[in-house]
Formats: sequence, structure tokens, C-alpha cells
Amino acid sequence: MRWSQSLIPTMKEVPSDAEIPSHQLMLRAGLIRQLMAGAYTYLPLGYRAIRKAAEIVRQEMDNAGAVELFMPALQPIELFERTGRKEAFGNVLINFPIKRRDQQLHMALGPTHEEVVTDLMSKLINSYRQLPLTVYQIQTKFRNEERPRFGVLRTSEFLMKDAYSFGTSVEQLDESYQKMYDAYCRIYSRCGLEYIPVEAESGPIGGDASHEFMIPAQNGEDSIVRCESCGYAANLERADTGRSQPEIAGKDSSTEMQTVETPGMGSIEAVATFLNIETAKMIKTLVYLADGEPVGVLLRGDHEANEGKLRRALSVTDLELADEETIQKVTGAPVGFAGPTSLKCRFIADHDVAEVVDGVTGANAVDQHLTGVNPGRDFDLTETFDLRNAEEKDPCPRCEGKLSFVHGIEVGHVFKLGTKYSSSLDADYLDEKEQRHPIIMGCYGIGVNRIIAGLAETCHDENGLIWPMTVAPYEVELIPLNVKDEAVMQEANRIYDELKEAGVDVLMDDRDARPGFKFKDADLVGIPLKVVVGGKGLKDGIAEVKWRKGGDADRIPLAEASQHVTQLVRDEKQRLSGNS
RNA sequence: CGGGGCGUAGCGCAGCCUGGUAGCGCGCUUGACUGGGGGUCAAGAGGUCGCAGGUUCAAAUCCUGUCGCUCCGACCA
Repeated sequence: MRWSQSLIPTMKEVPSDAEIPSHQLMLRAGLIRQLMAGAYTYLPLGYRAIRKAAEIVRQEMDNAGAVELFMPALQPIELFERTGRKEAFGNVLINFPIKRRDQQLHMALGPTHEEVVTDLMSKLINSYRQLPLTVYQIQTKFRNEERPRFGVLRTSEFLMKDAYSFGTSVEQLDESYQKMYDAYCRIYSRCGLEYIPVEAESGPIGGDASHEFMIPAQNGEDSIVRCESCGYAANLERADTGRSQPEIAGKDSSTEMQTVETPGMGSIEAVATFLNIETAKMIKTLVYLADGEPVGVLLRGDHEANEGKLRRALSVTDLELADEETIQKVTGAPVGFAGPTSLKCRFIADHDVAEVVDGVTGANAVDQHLTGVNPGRDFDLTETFDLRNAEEKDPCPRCEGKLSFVHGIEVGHVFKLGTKYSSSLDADYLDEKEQRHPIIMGCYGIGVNRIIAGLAETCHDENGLIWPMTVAPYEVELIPLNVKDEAVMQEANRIYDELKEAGVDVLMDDRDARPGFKFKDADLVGIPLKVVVGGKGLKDGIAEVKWRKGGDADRIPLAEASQHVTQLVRDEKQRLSGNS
């Protein structure tokens, strides 16, 4: 492609709306342009990168034995009603009524396709002999994001590869899951991404195993908890801590429990400041509604509740913070003054609560707190749980190590679904004995746009993007320095034709611009290999070949230039693809 | 959904407080020079100041409303 014939609107200045590097660079390098909040056009360069990433995904899916199909983005709302996800998605599900003749139809734009595939399979699968089966598609998904942000990272419309496995047994599911897991690892390495597979919360959907694939990045939305010594890695939502139930520490303390006035101080911060104590001295009491029943949750003042852990500890599916009315009823006080000593409902406590000695907690009365409170003495405490978010330096759940944190961008998620959808949508098969069973499913997603955004976010320097060879919109940028110099153009055109002939994706900057200008644009756009043909080199009969990522230029005789470059491109792609 | 910020030329911004001719840099067009890291000179084009209402002789500027974008937080099968 000749630059002059393409549409590559590079920008020298940083658009004011873009905050994070990937957003700024994708805009500046002419990859994308915004239509509205959460919706972007992929310009020629951006779209080529998307297609390259999608092709890698496609190849690895095919290799893993999945078959590609293509489902409608338009879906009847009834399917979501049957699985209960119209409710679960709520406002995130884009849906609307449309008129067709004298009928009123209600449709949704697919936020994902569990319903549609499961419905499909309920019609196509009858026998265990047809299973296992894994299908996938690469398709646009729609979600009404409450808050689109970070440029292309969180949008209302995005390209996703979603795969679904169908099997007759947990063993088949495990096998499909493992194949997808392995394929994902290959996909991210081939894309030149640094990635971490982490244990993940599978959400209300359930399932006993789930992994997310994360790109470690400063601006990632997710917090990843890691152990350097054993390699344990989990999403903060899911991360266990290696803490165990401690001795109940203060039950023999001689400090007396006392009531103190804390007018208007309904927050941990306010009370701690007022009493001039550490927040770790406080016992925070949160009131939740667990499957409709009020439950008190005790945490140390400086800790955060982890709702996934709470759900598991309480064995409930529905969990939300209680409303003011419930809190008033259970504590006899407005929000902010709850404590365990006279709570009118059951409560559970985190391990660290047991270690608080002479602590401070709510008195279950307006504008009053209690000091000198000791677990086991002033309120019953015999059993404690891991209920809070992991924190830096917590003990690892798997070894003797300590936990540390990194931020990550989620680029993939695999999980075992079980029979949630097959049960509600009647996707059954008959086994050898003519018994009917729901199909056991798994589901596996990859955000294709996020691969691109993740690369932009992590692979760049102060001058611009630096693409890996496998996903780069073009593999080689050919830069004739003076378009008006016939000798230069003759050589450049020859090399351009030869590279194209050899199957190399080459972009030639044939614009009549000054060299410095073209160099700057080349750096911004980040094509991995640059070939410069200019007057100076021409005199010596050479072209300069240089990697975008750095290093000196190689002077290659003009006659060998295209062959040399073709080999470099092949070697680099080979390197990123490993042995496959 | 709660809290902040910003809407003035394609992009980045000034002007608004204290009402009276709409400006700067980059980009764009034409020409000349120039030609190895965003070059120089000259001449140009480009704006319902987000939108609607109000106050005023007069509104980019003051008031009210509204829409959009954005950041922080909540939410995110």
C-alpha cells in the first residue's frame, strides 16, 4: 500500500480527551476515531491490526479443534427471559421493540451468545455420539456500558471471539477447557503480548473453574494478586489469602467497654480520626441481605469486604448491602453505627477481627460508638473466615510466600458453565441407555479489540507505537526520502514491488514530505521494520534497514534489500509463533 | 447512578472574571525556496463561540435549562 492512497490521519498533538497511552497513541497513529462515547471507527491501519489479531485467534481455534460459525447479533428477547439474564444484565442489555407488520417484536443486541448457541444446539444435538463439540465465532457484541472509558478498552460495541464447548461429562468439559486454555496461551504469545493467566471469579453463572488472561499494565482495570515464589495468580475478586483462624486475642483484656459520643461520625475514617486511633483498631460491621436475610459482616476497619467470599462462606446466591430500613431494624440506629455487641441478626467475622484487642465499634445507637471492645468477651466469636480482599504482603494461599499486586487488562476469559443454559433452554442429549441429560457446557471469550489496545498500551516508547510483527498493520514501512528524486523512486518502487511479490505487507510512504516529517510519522505508526532509501545510501548502493524497537540501521546492498527484509520478517514471525 | 471538569476553525488552546471588531499555535490551500529527524518565506481559505430560552441598546462573555464529551467513584454474565 502506498501511504498517499491510504487514509492515515496521524496527529502531532495529543487529543485532550485521551488520557491513557493506548487511547492517545491509537488516535495519534490514525488507527481509530471516535463516533460517540464507547463507539469507535477502526480506520485502515487499525482495522488491519484487528484483522491480523483475529486471524491468529482463528488459526489457533481451528488448531484446537473448534469450528467457526456465525450467529446473529440480533436476538429475540425471549431467549434472555428464559435464562433469566434479561434481569441479570439489566440495563447493560441493549434491547428494544420493533414493529413488523401488525406485530410488536422485542429484540436484543447480543452482549454474548450463550442463549443463541444453546438454543441452536438444543435443536441440533440429540445423541451423545455427536459430542463433544466446540464452536466459535468472531463477532461484534453490544453492551450498554454504564461508563465507557479508556478509549477502546471499554466500549459499548466490541469485537469478541466467543467459543462454546458441549460435552456429555465433566471429563469432556475439562478436556475442552484445557484445549482452549492452551490455545489462549499460544494466541497471546503469537500476538507478542506479555500475559498472566489468573484464577477468576466466574460470577453468578457458577462453574468450579475459571481463568482470566491478563496483560499486566499500569492502566488495567483489574487488580491481580500474585505470589512471586509459587506463581499463584488470581483476580483480586477471587484471590484467597493464606491466613488461618487466629487465637481470639483480647477476651481476657481488663480494659472495660465504654460508650463514647461520636456525633455525626458514621464512617470508619471519621471515628478513627476523632478518637485518634488507627483504623485497624476498629471493627467494621456491614449489614448485608443474604438471600433476603440480614447478616452482619465483621471486618477490621482498614479492610474491604469481598462479596464472592461472603457468598461462599454464607452459601447464598443473592447478596447485597442492606437498605437503610433493614439497618435501622437490625441495629436500632441509622447507617454508620452498627456493631456486633447487640446486633439483632446473625453475623460472621473475618479472621483478622479475632486479633483486635480493645477495639472500637458501633454501639447500635445514634451517634455512639464503643471502645475497649474485645471479641469473645463482648460478643460471641468462635469461628472466623477469609472474607476480605487480599492485601499486599498477605500470606500466599499456596506456599510460604507473600502476595503482591499488579494491574491488568483482561483480554480473555475461560470458564466452565456446566448446565445452566442447557437446562433452562432444554439442550439435552440421549446417552447410551437412552437417558436424557442436559449438555455440559464451557464458554471461552477473547476481546479482539483489547488485544490491539493492550499492545498499544504496553508496546510503545515516547515516539509512538511499536508493533509486534504478527499483528502490525504492515510488516515493513518503506521510506523513499525524496519522492522527486527519480533514482530514489526507481529503487524504492522496485523494492516495493519485490516485497509485495514475496508476500510481505509493505507500506510505502510515498508522500512528498521532508525526511524528518516521515521519520516522525513512521515512529508514531510503529511498523516494526523500516527500509529507508535515500540519496546518500543510493550513492553507496545501499538501503538502510532498521527495527522500530531500536538498534542501529543495517546497510544492505540495494539489490539484496527486499530478499533480506523478507527473511527478517519471516524470522521474526517465526520467533513470535514459537514452534507452531 | 453519585461527585468534579470541559464544549470557541480539522487538532491543541486563549478570550469569559470586568458584556461592545472572535484570536494564537499546529494543520489545510496556492506559489517560491528547501530536502537525512515534524524546514523557511509570501499570499489565502476556514467559526450559527454545543443547543434553547432569558437579561441587555448590545451576549462567546451574565442568568436558566438542555445536550455532548471526559475524569474519579459505584456497577461491570
